Amino acid sequence: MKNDTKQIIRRPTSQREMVLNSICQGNHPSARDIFDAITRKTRMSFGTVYRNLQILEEENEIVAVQADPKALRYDRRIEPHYHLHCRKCGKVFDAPCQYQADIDSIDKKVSKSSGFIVESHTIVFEGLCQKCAGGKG
Amino acid sequence: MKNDTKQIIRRPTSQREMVLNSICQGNHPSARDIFDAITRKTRMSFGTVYRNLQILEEENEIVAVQADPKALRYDRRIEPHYHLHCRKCGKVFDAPCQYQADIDSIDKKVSKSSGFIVESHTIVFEGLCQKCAGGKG
DNA sequence: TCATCTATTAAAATTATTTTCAACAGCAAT
DNA sequence: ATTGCTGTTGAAAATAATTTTAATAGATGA
Repeated sequence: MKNDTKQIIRRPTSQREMVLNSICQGNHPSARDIFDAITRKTRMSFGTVYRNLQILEEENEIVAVQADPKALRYDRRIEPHYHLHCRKCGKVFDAPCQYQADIDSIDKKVSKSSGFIVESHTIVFEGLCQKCAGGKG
Repeated sequence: MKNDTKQIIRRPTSQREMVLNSICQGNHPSARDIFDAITRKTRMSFGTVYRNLQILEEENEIVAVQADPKALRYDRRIEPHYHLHCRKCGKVFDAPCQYQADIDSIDKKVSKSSGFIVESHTIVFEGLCQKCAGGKG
């Protein structure tokens, strides 16, 4: 078959930059969080937010994090790391990663014993963040 | 404050049983999968499917699995175990669990170094299932 | 049977996300 | 500055998952 891969040349836009900045500033924001933060300052449509999130993900500038059942969250840290999700306030945090090595080897073990080709994995720790644990939990 | 916890006495219903059966038979089905499977045989409304999924979860008969960004999946296996998500066909599989012990200890480590109270964790391995890897990936 | 609950249904309402499309903006070559 | 090309935006519509609501059906017990 023919190579109909039409190379799209992407233009940098101020909107995309705003989305990226918003992710840097926020704490694992959802698309709506990003939209809200930006439209507090200026005008932008939802479609633009989502479209630029996809583009930034494709370009490996950000990653989508599935740690909140309500909505995808976005993270500027693209190197592998894990997340903490507070069941009370719903916030998402980065997990410390000293133990990364403990887990990395597992991909291979799983591949071997399952026949599934493991390319990556995600871990979400559920519980209570420091603030929420402060009360009576 | 007053204890206004009104104990609701739940009645077993044929609809709930059908939902549970459907989960047993399916492969980590979504609410829609369950709805489709059931309504192929008989009549049931979406609300009933979702409501009974919540109830079954409360009663620890099933767990919701967040392994597919599109929709929650449901699993009859309630003991801790991990999942494989195929990025091509989207199916979700149980991971073999011989290495469970490797990981369990991590909850404590994370708690200690993050101040977050870890109650549980989920792991999703991303990649290609055996069938999808068969082709050219 | 009557009164009281709980469950179901169908439909509407919400919420998240994606897609559509006409108008517009950036840029290279006139 | 103007033209033509092409990617981007904004607004709105379209999808999709999930929740809620009002009316009704079923079960249970006095």
